[in-house]
Amino acid sequence: MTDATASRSARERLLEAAVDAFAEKGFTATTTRDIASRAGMSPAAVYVHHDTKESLLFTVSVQGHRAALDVITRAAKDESEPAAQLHRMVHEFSTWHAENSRVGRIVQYEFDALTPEHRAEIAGYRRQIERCMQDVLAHGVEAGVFDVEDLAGTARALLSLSVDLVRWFDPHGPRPASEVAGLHADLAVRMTAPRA
Amino acid sequence: MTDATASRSARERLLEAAVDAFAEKGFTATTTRDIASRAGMSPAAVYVHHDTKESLLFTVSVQGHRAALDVITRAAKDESEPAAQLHRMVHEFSTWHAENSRVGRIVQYEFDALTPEHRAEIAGYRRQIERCMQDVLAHGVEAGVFDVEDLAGTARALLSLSVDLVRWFDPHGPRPASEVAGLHADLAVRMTAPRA
DNA sequence: CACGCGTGACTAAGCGCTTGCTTAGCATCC
DNA sequence: GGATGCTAAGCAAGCGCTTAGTCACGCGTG
Repeated sequence: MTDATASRSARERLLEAAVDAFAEKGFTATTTRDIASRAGMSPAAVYVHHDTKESLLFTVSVQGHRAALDVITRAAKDESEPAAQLHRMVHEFSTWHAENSRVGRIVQYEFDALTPEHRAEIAGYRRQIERCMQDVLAHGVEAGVFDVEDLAGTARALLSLSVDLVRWFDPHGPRPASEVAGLHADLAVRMTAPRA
Repeated sequence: MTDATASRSARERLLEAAVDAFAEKGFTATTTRDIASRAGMSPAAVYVHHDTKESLLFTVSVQGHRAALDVITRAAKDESEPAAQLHRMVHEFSTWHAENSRVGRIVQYEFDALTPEHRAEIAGYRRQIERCMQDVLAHGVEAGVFDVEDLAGTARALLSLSVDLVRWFDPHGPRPASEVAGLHADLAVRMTAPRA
């Protein structure tokens, strides 16, 4: 069991160590020696499995964005009525950001540390997430069940609410993720519901 | 005019250079040599006016939080009717964060780079901002013009919307700060208005 | 079965450079 | 003649990453 193939792969262990370190001290303040020692390896071992420190960040960023995109896309598919759809999307998206606030903080705050090529790729994921939210709002307006003047702006605000959780949400705090997610989902519905 | 007392004081010039550098590359990725050269001085000159690199960050952070607290406090005082009060507070608070997104990003994202003592002091400013928002919501509920179940949670969400502007708002983008601020203020009112 | 050999995971040591900050000294002004 | 504001030079420490080499293992061959 102490053997390398039976336990978690070294590459994966290094990724988890990188997430720990990046979340705790930020990308630039994290040393490759720190990552290595968290993974129980020598500094040089990092470079056996990953090209550079930045590529470690990029891998974390891709995985994080794919997971978030997956969560919001599935939520949209699982409902048909616009208000229920929106409620579920915001609920799930907020839950993900609350429960993965460490990864979330890395991908949001260390975006500028990526190379231009990697930044462009990540920007693509972000556009997909935004489009997903805009589409649901548009359908709701078409169906006459949403009252939204500024589609793009409101979509951004709704996502903003969820994403900003990575800044302040504390998994060990008194408020469970489900409670915050529920509040956000309710607020989202109120923000888009027809007015008197 | 090239003389030091006639132009902006060296201490102030260093602070502005620090804001530029921190906003552009983050606190840890910024070197004291970078700050010095942006201010047109030698590396050692930084330490004539500021004790450490961290104290430069702390000064920026205090000034930023004081300005934001001032903006939201004044907005609350300038109106008496709760809905108008809330609208104005969110409008001004969003405007400030959009127009000062560089400073805002520094104070929000580099919070952990402060010493524990400085962190505690900054946390005090944040509590004051939060209390200001909570008080207005509470008064509105008391007066029967707001329908808000989760006071603390809703206050946090409202502030979240504004603060998250520092993450994505681009002063050179197509959307003016006033437009986003107006949208946020409208959404805030809808989030708290009595339901059918 | 024994043996040699290639392969992949890993380490000890270290290279060249940069970091935050200090020191010693100099010009200017009151 | 003592502050004040600044610079040139540099120190100790730490940085990302490389190099050279060790070790355990799988496998084809005699």
